[in-house]
Amino acid sequence: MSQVRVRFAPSPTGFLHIGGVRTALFNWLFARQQQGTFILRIEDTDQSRSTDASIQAIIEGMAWVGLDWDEGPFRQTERMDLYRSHAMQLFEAGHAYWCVCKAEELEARRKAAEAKGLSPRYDGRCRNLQITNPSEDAALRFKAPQEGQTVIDDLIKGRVVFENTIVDDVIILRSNGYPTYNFSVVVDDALMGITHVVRGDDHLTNTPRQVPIFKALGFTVPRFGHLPMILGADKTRLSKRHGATSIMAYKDMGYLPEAMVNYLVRLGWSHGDQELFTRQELIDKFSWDHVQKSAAVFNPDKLLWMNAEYIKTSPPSHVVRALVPMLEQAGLGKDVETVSGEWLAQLVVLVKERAKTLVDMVEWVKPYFGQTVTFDEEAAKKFLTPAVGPAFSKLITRFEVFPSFSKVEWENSFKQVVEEEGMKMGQLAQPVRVALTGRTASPGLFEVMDVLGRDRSLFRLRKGLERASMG
RNA sequence: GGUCCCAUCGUCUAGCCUGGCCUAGGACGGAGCCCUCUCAAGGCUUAAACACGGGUUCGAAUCCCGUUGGGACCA
Repeated sequence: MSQVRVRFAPSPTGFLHIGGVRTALFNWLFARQQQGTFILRIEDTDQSRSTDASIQAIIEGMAWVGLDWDEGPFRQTERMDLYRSHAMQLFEAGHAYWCVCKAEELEARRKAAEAKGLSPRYDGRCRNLQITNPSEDAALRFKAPQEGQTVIDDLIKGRVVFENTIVDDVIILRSNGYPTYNFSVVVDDALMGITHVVRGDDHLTNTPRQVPIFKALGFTVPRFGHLPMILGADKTRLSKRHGATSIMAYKDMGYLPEAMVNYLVRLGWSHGDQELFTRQELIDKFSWDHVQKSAAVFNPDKLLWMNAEYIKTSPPSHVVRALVPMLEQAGLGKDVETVSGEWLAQLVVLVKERAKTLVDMVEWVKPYFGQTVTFDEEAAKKFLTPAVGPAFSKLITRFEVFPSFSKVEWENSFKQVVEEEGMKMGQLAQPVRVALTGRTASPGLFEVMDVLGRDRSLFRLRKGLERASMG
């Protein structure tokens, strides 16, 4: 009967970062599993720091990792009337009062309290003044209950109890008429019918301030779930200092969104010993009681490993789709146009277990475009020497007999030449490798020739021989 | 300062609720070996942790209390 409704509510003050994506992910997973509704809400109340570019970045990031929302994006700045009317509703019902204390006074009193070792809370000075028509710069405060407890049965942390005496009367409407964070979230979550508020655990201690507001407004209080933070290697909150924290930076670094999603979900959630999950498995198996309570350190090495796993196991055509834009960026756009999708897929298969990222893959794949290949000078100098000339020309003669490439036949011929010349495999393989790819490291020679094709392989071998005879 | 949260290998974690199967399992990373035409990939082996102190119990990583350490919020 009670349909699950969850939301992701980022503030648009920069790019969409990894921690945000993970929060969104847990919400999305839960919504999809419960066949509920996932809502995107932009918390742009802080206008000085919010930008449209950031909103675009959020949308772009969500799209990249494949998190689609069912409602929204809503913007708080479009909902100001709602906050004001609900604030006034509280005032009229006696749940809120005008406070005329000046910011400087509050600051001074806070400092004084701190000096005396007391907690720096609002002293309730205006609480019973019954101000009805306030001056211009009055703020509206919520009259928080001063007795009893607020108990939160958190989805992740379990039962958390707060004494109401510790929460002071928070401002809900600033003197400039803008709602405060603690108030606007409540109004939005209530009005949007959010059933489960799942957010970072930096909001845990805000919850006892928010729960009484739900109640005073006459709304049912949602369930809460507070996700632990993501830390950098030095165990401090993840920030620019730790390298890339923008989700889109990982796209640029050649990560597959599926790998990113898998890694991020596993960071804090587990299902026994399983590491790799399809998206459907994630949806089916996700559960709050296997979400870790403690903060987790972001481990780029493991993410890299996971990305390599996805590169190896994803359908080649899928990898091609992600790879092509990167090839274009690398200036290979023209070359990509002249080849078929099938051939690109073959190319991906050729290098997929060597590339940990798509950026790696671009490098691995470069030698296979174009008729000729650029030699790595050091490699050519070392392996394309006059000494290999005889074996080289013999090999070419043998290959030329074949009308097309055949792995078995070519490999047999190759071994024959090696034997006849009294060489070791490696003595011929490395020069051939350099001739074909320009480098000393490559996939297996005959896989390389397969991708290159008969004619291009022969062409490059002749070029290699030329170079070898030059010495 | 007050309130709240957290605590298993370097890291992510399983186990904890419902004590014994835990001489603590898996994964990343590390080390070693194997495979091998190079580089990878793969296979095998290996080092590495229950923060500390009390209690409860025949028995505690698991339950209780405390300490310490980290973190969040009040800003």
